[in-house]
Amino acid sequence: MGFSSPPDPKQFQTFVWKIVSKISPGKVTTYCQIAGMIPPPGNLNLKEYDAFAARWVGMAMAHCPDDLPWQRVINSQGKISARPGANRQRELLEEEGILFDDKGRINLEIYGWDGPDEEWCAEHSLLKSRSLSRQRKLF
DNA sequence: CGCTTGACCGGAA
DNA sequence: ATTCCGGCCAAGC
Repeated sequence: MGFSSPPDPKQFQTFVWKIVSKISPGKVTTYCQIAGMIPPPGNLNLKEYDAFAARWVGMAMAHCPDDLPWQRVINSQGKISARPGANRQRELLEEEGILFDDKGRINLEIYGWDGPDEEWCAEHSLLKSRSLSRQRKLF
């Protein structure tokens, strides 16, 4: 049961980067949360989309321009994902005043980003927020 | 072309 | 609490 027609990677990447550019200083968001703001392509149902969208966000972040606050994207466990430059990512977040617990986790209740305002979302054809059907319950 | 690897997630064990 | 595993995509080599 694959995807009869995967989303246009370029368009998806553009959505991801646009959202990342709006993340507030001192806050973080997750791959999941970003995926939930992007409307699933019409040929995919929600379940199909949710199963892979977070990974697509990760792939888009691999090519993220340096002038965006890429360090503010972490995984759904509240941790920095294994990736080249992970140490630098933690440094940047600590410089923004974000605290990590002894297991390297960020408390999303405190530092989680609320997303862009609704007006901006509407202008850019994005959803304010949607919990993925596979979203993990945190804390 | 065919393989291999991967900035993920959630459920099962 | 932790580790393991299926998902079966997309990019890179």
